[in-house]
Amino acid sequence: MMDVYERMYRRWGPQHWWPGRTRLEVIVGAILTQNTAWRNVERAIAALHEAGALDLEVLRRMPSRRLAGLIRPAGYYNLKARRLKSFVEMVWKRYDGSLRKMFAEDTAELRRVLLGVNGIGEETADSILLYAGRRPVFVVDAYTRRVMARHGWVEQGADYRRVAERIVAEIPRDVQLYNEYHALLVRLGKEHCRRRPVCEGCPLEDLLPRGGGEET
DNA sequence: GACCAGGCACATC
DNA sequence: GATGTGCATGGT
Repeated sequence: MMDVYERMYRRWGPQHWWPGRTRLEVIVGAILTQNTAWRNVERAIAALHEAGALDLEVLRRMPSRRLAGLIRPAGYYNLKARRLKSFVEMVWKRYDGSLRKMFAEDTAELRRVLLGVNGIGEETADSILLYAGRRPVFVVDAYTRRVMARHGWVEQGADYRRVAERIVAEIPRDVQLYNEYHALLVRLGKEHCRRRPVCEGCPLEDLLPRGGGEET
């Protein structure tokens, strides 16, 4: 899998993912970007920033209705307002309102806790662990799954854990590498591996389907 | 207009 | 355990 990474990196270079100013901003972004274009998330985060709401205490006190209004551009705003609230409440109750305490937690235990928050699933939990917590946890998303399955590197319909394990088994356990690799896979997905693949010019073009790949 | 985007919870079988 | 559905905005 390192050859795949190197091809993408040579083509596109660093993706500078999650330029969040603070850990909280990264976490908020991870929740807001669920099934949503990042451009829209940026607008929502700008609105939160403008309102001085990128703060646990402020978020906790803010009425859901108002929070939903601020994050409106990110879509599913009522749902996501609830999810942000759920996360903040968890930090309040379990970690005394302190992200520093939360991130002092053991990685496996923190993952378990995050998954217990309504609205945080595997990808969001792992994004928080990797991009906000700088833990060596590989993030799998829809693009990653598609790329892996289409090239026959995992079986069709492989679940989250299986895809993640397949990748980390073959690359160095390194936070910066995990960060960049995930971002590059998303870039690859956007440009070449949509439902209708655009294989021309793909950096992986010459190691394409040797059978077992998805029918197109 | 259709289709898509850095998912997730919940209902139903 | 697999599959279907609601959630919503903004870009192409």
